[in-house]
Amino acid sequence: MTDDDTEEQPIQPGSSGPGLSERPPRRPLDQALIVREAVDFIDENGREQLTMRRLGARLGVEAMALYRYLPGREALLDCVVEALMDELYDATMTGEYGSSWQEYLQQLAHSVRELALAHPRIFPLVASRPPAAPWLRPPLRSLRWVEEFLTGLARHGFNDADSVLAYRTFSTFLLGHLLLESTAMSGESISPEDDELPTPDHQDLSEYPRLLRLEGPLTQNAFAEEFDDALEDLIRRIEISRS
Amino acid sequence: MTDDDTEEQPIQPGSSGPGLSERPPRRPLDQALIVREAVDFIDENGREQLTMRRLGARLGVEAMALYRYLPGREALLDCVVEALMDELYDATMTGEYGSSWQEYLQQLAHSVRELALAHPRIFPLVASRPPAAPWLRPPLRSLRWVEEFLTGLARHGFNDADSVLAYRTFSTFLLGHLLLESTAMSGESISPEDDELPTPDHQDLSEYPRLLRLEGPLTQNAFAEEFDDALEDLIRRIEISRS
DNA sequence: ACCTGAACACCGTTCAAGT
DNA sequence: ACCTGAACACCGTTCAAGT
Repeated sequence: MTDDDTEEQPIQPGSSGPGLSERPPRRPLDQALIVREAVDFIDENGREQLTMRRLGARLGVEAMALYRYLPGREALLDCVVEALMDELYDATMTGEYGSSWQEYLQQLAHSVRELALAHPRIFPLVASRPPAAPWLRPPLRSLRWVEEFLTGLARHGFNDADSVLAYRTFSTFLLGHLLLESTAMSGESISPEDDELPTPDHQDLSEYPRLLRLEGPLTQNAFAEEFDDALEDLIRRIEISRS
Repeated sequence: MTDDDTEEQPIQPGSSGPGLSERPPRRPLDQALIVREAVDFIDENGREQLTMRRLGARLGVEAMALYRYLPGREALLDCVVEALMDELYDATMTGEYGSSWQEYLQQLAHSVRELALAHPRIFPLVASRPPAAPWLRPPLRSLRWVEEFLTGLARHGFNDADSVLAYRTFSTFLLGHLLLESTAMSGESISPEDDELPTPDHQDLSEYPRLLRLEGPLTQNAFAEEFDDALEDLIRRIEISRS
C-alpha cells in the first residue's frame, strides 16, 4: 500500500537501447533544473511520491548528488513553492496592470486560479507550508509578491490601511476557494472539465435522507461561478469599506 | 535535522522506578484510545513527528500492535480528523439551535473556529486530507455533518438550492480563515493571545520599501475581527441572494 | 486474544572515497 | 568539481511466533 506504482522496472544494464541513451536525461545538474523536475514530478505523481531517491533517478543521478544543490528535502519543497510564485509573476507581469483596482484584483485573482488549476497537486503546498513569517499569507507567499500587491493597490490610490486590509481579505478569499478546488481536482479526475463530481457508494447515503435528495445539486461542479461571484462580492466589500 | 527531539532516553530496564510503574501507561488498547493519543501527540509535537513507532511507544506497546486496531497510518490520520469532527459535534449539539439561521451560522462558525484554535496543528489535516467525496468540503467533512448542516438550515426555512449554496460559501469561508489562522498559530507561539505576529530578520526587508513601512499594520494580529467581519458579510450575502 | 521479533523494502542524510 | 558506495538512523508494514 505504500508503493502502488513503484514497479521495479528491471532495465537491463549494458544495452543502451534504441539509438541515443535515453534512460537518464543527464542534462548538467543545476538547482533550477532539479526544481523544475520536482515540479513536473509532483504534477504527475503527487507530492507523497516525491522522494530524493526517485527524483535523482529521474535526473539520471543518485539521490546524494542533489545535496550539492539543495540542503535537503524541505528546502526542495520550499523551492517548488517559490517556483510557482515565480511562474505567477511571469504570468501576471506580461499583461497590463488594469485600468482600475477592481480590474487589477480581477486579473490577479484569475491568474492565481489558473496557476492553482495548472498545478492542483502542488497548490496545497503553497497553501499549507509554514510561511517565513505568519503575516506572509498564502497563496501570495513571498516578500516580493506582497510588495507587488501593495504597490499595485497604492498605484490605484489605496492608502496604507486599506491596502493591508485588502491584502488580508484577498488572501483569505483565494486560499479558501483555490485550496478547495485544487484538492477536488487532484482527485485523479479523468476529464478536468467535467461538471459532475464523482459520487461515493450510493449505499452509504441511505442514512442521510437530505444528502440523498440533494445529491444532484451537491455533486454539481460550480467552482468557476462560485469563484467569480465571491470575487465580485469581495470587490464590492472593499469598495464600501474604503468610502 | 530529521530528529531534533528523539533523545534516546536510556530507561534502565529492570527498575520500575518510583512507586507505580509509570513509563508506559498501558491502559488496555483500543481504537478510540489510540486515536485520542494520536490527537494529543500531534497537538504536542506536530503531525510530522507522528510515527507509528513513536505512538506505540507512548502507549507502552510496539508499533505493530497498532495494526490490530487500524489498517495503517493513513487510516489513523483519517480517524484523527473524524475525532475532531466528533468533538465539534459534541460542542455544538449541547447548545441551542439558535433562534434564527443567522444565529445558527454564527454559533457554528465560532464553534469551528474554537476547534481550529484548540488544535492548530491538526486543523490543516481537516483542511487538506482528500475527502471521501469532493463535494464533502472541509472543514465540515463528514456525511453526518453535511446532513446536519443542511437540516439546520431547512429547519430555518431554507429551500434545497439555498441550503446547498450556503453550504458552499460557508465552507469556503471557514476553510480560508481558519487554515490561515491555525497555521499562523502553530508557529510555536509562546503566548497564543499575543497580538503581535513574529517578524522575520529586519535586514531582509530592506529591498521592499512598502513592506518596511507597513510592517506595523501587517504584523498586527487581527484574525478575530477579520473572522467576525467576514462572517457578518457572508451572512448578509446569503440574506440578499435568498430574497 | 493480543502482542512481539525479525525481516523487508523503503526513507533522508552524511561522508569518505572515487573520477 | 562533481558524483557515488557504503553506512546510519530511521520509516511503515507483514507475518510467523510467542504468551
